[in-house]
Amino acid sequence: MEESSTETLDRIDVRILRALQAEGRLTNADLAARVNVSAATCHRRTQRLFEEGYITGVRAEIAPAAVGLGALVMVGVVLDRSTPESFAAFEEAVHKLKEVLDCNLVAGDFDYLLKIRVRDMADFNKLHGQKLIALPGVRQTRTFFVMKEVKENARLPF
Amino acid sequence: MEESSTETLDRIDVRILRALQAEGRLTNADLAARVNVSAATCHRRTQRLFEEGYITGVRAEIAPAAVGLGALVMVGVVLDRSTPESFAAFEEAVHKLKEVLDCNLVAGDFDYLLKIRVRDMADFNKLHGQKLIALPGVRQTRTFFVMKEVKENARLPF
DNA sequence: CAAGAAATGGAAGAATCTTCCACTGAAACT
DNA sequence: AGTTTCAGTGGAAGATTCTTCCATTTCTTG
Repeated sequence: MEESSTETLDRIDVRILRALQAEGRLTNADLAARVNVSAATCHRRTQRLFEEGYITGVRAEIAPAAVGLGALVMVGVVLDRSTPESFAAFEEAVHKLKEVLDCNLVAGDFDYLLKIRVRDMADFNKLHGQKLIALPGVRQTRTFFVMKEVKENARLPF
Repeated sequence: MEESSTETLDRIDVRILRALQAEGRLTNADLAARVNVSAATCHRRTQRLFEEGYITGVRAEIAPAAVGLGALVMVGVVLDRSTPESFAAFEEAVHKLKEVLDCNLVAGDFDYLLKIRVRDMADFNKLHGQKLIALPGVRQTRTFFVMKEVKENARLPF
């Protein structure tokens, strides 16, 4: 009574997930060898993991600085009112802001916590002044400039 | 005087990066077609992007809930002292905590902001009581439970 | 304008994918 | 127990893709 939602994943599925989380471009043949299954079985298993949504996608990670996105900023946001409509409007607007990489509704001193990538501080100031504080229902924001990325997007611990 | 660090990436490189960021398992043949280049050229370009560090890796994204990690928590941390040694010790310890997915040194009310994934609140309480407040130099923590993931790990806007 | 350097696309053998099929082993039922 | 069903497995093989070589084109530089 503790495997909660891992029930339909056996040992082999978990190995496949771990391997692909670390190396998404692994060849099916290589993956099969690591997981100790025939290529055919591995192919079927992997396909199922994709189709049933255990793997939501495979993405290349781009070095942010290489594409002119050297600055990372976290922003706490407090809304004016706490009505369902306020939240919905805010979230919809946030979805359209491509600089916002993460957005989470939280319990605590803020309503939302945002993770934002821009070129530099000047760029952030512009974004803040022209877009962030203009988002629907925003009462107040608190900015946390990231001075050092200690750990970034680590692998899931399963 | 504004392309900063994108100088060595031409239009084609950028298209490759965009395509692979969205679909990391794209076949070289498909990628070549999308980018409008021969397979050979596409292969060479892509290889260079990996070798020179523009692409830092390709990873499958696993649905957290599917592997028993349904709870997301953000934690602000304040350290006792602000000496280089304190920071180094804290960062080293954080690297060993697999539940910590992100860790950033920030300017503002906190010293660090952590992003943590666990099974549920009970699990977090255990982690908090046994590991987080025991990290070297921690004076205070502030917890933000995530009630809704509005946007998660969006693609880089370049 | 010529010479060298850098990048390109075609071609082809090697490797991989993807599907089909016969087989195994574990339920489920009589 | 006997046997029927069925989900899951690995081998095999045609289709596809990778990866490298090389001749050609394009861009630089003097």
